[in-house]
Parts: sequence; structure tokens; C-alpha cells
Amino acid sequence: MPKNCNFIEKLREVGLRPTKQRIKMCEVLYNREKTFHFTINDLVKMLSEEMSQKISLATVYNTVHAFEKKGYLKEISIDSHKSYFDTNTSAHHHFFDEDTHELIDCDESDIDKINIRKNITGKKINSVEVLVRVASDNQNQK
Amino acid sequence: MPKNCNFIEKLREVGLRPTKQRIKMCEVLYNREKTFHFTINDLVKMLSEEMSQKISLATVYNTVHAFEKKGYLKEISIDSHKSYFDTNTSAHHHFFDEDTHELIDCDESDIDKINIRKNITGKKINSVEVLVRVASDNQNQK
DNA sequence: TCAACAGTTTAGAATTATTATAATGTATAT
DNA sequence: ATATACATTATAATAATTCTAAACTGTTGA
Ligand SMILES: [Mn+2]
Ligand SMILES: [Mn+2]
Ligand SMILES: [Zn+2]
Ligand SMILES: [Zn+2]
Repeated sequence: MPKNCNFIEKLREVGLRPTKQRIKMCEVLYNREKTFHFTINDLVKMLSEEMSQKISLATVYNTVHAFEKKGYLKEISIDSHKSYFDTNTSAHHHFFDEDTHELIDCDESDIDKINIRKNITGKKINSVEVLVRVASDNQNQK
Repeated sequence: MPKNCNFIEKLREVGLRPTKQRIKMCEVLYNREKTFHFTINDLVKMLSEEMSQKISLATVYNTVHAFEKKGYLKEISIDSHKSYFDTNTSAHHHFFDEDTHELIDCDESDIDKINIRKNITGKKINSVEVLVRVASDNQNQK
């Protein structure tokens, strides 16, 4: 939705200095219609396509983690040995396509609210996440 | 339950050669009362404690993955950049203690069966797993 | 029984993702 | 403008994992 948002303001609000790099990352991440999922590698490619200067890998990592800490991004756990991030920071579940390695959001209506009947003494629940792994339906083999 | 099981037989049944190393790994993994969760590192430590000769890291990785492929082990996805494995290969959900980095099995009764109302064309569901992240309840701070 | 073969282990190198370091650069408050 | 704190950068370091190729071992069947 937001076109030409003032990311400078937004960054400042949460105590991050609005540097060129962070503003560009905001644009790439948030200046679009829909939320999306990405790996650090995806993001580096997107950034290098959209930027004249290069941005260092360390900055991408640092900034992604800064955004994550500030609640701008969520990390999604997939068994791959790669980190997936999500610009949709609300609590939601995922499908993971094991053929394409693509993450797909579940809608509220796709899965009922999970009710946890066990509680672990002295611990509080931070999150409840469902991961539904799917793969191509090749049962056409006799 | 199984004491001094014949792991040689078991390995042979699934087409794995019963080598010293694999038999030892079977003992460490399956010759115990309860199933458990481990990282490769955990397992290497356990093996080196129980073995006179050393077992190479490559063999531990290769064998764990061979077992996984045969359905003897399950890999569990946690956001850490480490692989967790589970000797409980049945479908079940987990708590993950973010303080201790410990995985805890959910019982059937802890979480209702998840009903997925969405289906993705041409894809079948391989698994549905819930991960409940918990951490110490330090809300005692004003 | 034992040679031959296929499968396995091994040490070490290579790869990949990630994090640390420390010098340089930049945003901001005065 | 200047000082200062914060950020970025290139590069090195680390950590997990996988690859490689040579040596070794379980199995088969002559
Ligand atoms: Mn992270
Ligand atoms: Mn694996
Ligand atoms: Zn998502
Ligand atoms: Zn488990």
C-alpha cells in the first residue's frame, strides 16, 4: 500500500538511524503491495539490482537482525540450514513447498486456533507455529 | 525397552551393512527406555564416551542421514542454525525451550488434531507440525 | 577358505552460512 | 562546524555441513 513512505520517520521512531542502506532496505522490503518471504541471499540479490552502490553482506545481515529485533521482520524456521524471513510480522502459519522451497502464508480461516493444554512450569508461551509441508502429488505411479 | 537388541538384523533388513560404527550408533540411539532429541554434536559426544575407537564426524553425519532416509530418525526444524534430530519418528508436536534450547515432546492430549482447510493444487500434505516456543516467565519486572 | 567386489569409514579439504573485527565513514546534536 | 555515537565496509574468523579420494571391511560365491 504505502507509496514513497517516509521510512526515515519510521526508522527514527524505533531508534534506528536512517542511513542510505537502511532506507533502501525499507523500500525493498516494505514498499510493496504484499508481504513476502525471503532468504538473505534473495534479499542481497534484490538489493544489488535496485542499488547503484553495493551494500555489504555484513550490513544486510546486521540490518535484517536489527529489523527483526525491532519487530519489523520475523524469522521462520524451516529445516533447511538457511534462515527464512517474513515481512508479515503477525502471528500466522505456513505451508512450505518442498519442491520449490517456497513459503506460503496460511490465512486465519485455513487452520483453527491451536489450543495448548499443557503448560510448562515457570515458562510462558512465546509463539505457536504450524508448518505444513507439501510436495507434488506423484502418486500416479503404480 | 530393547536390551541387547539385535541391531545387526535390523540394519540388514533395511539394506544397511552392519558395521561396528552403525551398530554402536544403534545402541546409543535406540538401546534406551525413552526416545530423545539430539544435535549432531550431542551425538558425537555420546559416541566418543561410549566407544574405545574414535568415530569420524563424516560417518556420524552420513549415518544419521542414512537413518533419517530409512525412517529411523526424524529431523526437527528449529530456527537455530543447527539440525535437531528425534528418535521418536511418529508424527508429534514439540515445545522448544528457548532458554535451555531443549526440545520436549507434546503428547496427543496436549494439542488437538490440526485441521487444514486449505489445499494447494497438485500438492499433498507431507506433515503438519506445531512448534510451541516457551521461555522463562520473567514478567516480575515492573 | 579366500579373493574380489561393493559398500563404508576416514582424515582432511572445501563449501556455505553466519558472525566478529577494526578501520573508515556518516548522521545528529550542540 | 565539530564532536560524538552509531553504521558500514572489507576482510577474517567461525561453525555446521558436505565432499573427496584413499584405505578398510563385510559379503558373496568360486
Ligand atoms: Mn536470527
Ligand atoms: Mn538433513
Ligand atoms: Zn509468512
Ligand atoms: Zn520429539
